[in-house]
Amino acid sequence: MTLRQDKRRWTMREVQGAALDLFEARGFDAVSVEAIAAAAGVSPPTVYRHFGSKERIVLWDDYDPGLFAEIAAQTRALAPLAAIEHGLIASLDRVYADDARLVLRRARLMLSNPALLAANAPLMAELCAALGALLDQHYPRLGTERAELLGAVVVAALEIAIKHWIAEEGRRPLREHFREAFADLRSVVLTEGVLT
Amino acid sequence: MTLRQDKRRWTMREVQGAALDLFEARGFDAVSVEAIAAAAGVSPPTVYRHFGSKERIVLWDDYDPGLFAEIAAQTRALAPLAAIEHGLIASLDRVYADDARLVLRRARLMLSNPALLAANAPLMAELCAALGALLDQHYPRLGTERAELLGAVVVAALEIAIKHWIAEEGRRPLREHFREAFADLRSVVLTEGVLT
DNA sequence: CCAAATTGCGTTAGTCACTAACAAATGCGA
DNA sequence: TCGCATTTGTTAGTGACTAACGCAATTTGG
Repeated sequence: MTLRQDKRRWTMREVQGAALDLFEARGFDAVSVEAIAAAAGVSPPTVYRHFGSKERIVLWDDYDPGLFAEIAAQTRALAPLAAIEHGLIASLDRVYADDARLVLRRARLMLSNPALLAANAPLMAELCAALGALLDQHYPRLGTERAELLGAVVVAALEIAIKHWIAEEGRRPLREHFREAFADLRSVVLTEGVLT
Repeated sequence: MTLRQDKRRWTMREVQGAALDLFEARGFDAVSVEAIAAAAGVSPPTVYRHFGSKERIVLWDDYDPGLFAEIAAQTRALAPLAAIEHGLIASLDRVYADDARLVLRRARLMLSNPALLAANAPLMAELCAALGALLDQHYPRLGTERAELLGAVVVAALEIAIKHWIAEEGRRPLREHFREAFADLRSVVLTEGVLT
């Protein structure tokens, strides 16, 4: 809203863009924050003030608010698993329409580097907790612990979907991989008695 | 087996012990690797040669071989979810009998520090992959993708169990928390149609 | 039991991620 | 337009981590 916040967002996108270019060209470990700052026309401490760490330059985005709104909108009409599945897919579609290429680049980098994978863990843990809290709030009959577990399972499915999406270079949209992961999840638990 | 390997293990336990003492006293971030090395009577590069990073001094253990053997032993008689559940619980029991206190200290530290939580992610990803491969091998009818997903779900349940275990200071054994997480997982998927 | 090849350790020196402190500049409210 | 708050760049410093090298210990083959 204010000019300051707009500038901040603009600078962050600028730095992220410059960093992605450099990382893809030379590799994450071979690019110093100093080089990124120089390429983006800012000073190193400014990069840290915005992102906190080198890894978070890649991992940063602002999709979460839309995601939570989308899921909350589905909770009135659907059961927990279905609500979270449909809400997440709707959110994925919007992100896909806007920034598909950007998300692909970031995800590919993340899966190719252990340091980035590691730095992503606290963010995923946060997402798990937020999803769990949202479910607990909208489905009181579910119970806090089951809500927490459901959040974790959904995030695990999302991570696997992203992995498969990257593995085939994003040829099919991410939502399809996620839908498959969810179908697999249901069938695996439901057919448990049938096998062996 | 050889004297060298024995010495290596002994030194690693020594360094880990000294490090845990220091971390619990002053906090993970306030203890330098130099101080740990001095307390354990080795040089800093030796610490890195053994553990690779400061975080892995806390995260290192050698429980995985036992875990995989235990799960593989269950796959002939049980369905996938049940086999992995019982195998993991059996393995948990053995670890519990030997090193309950040590595991508790390490887990408490890990959950209290973002850097440790982050460094744990690649290890969990590796565990997911190994579990998935094991399931894929023993249950060909399951399919590679469902095996992979199952591994991820189990690890997510394990992480939640550890979290609850630490939250109540290890009063009830870890296996009980894990059993509850698994029961919740089944009930959440099975009762999906009933709620709202 | 002893040389020779292998392997691991300590010392040194260096790179780079990250932070604190301060001074200058820029957007904000009156 | 004028003080006020926030942001930025500069500087200096800490500490995680690695490469290189000489030395000591272990293993292997005789």
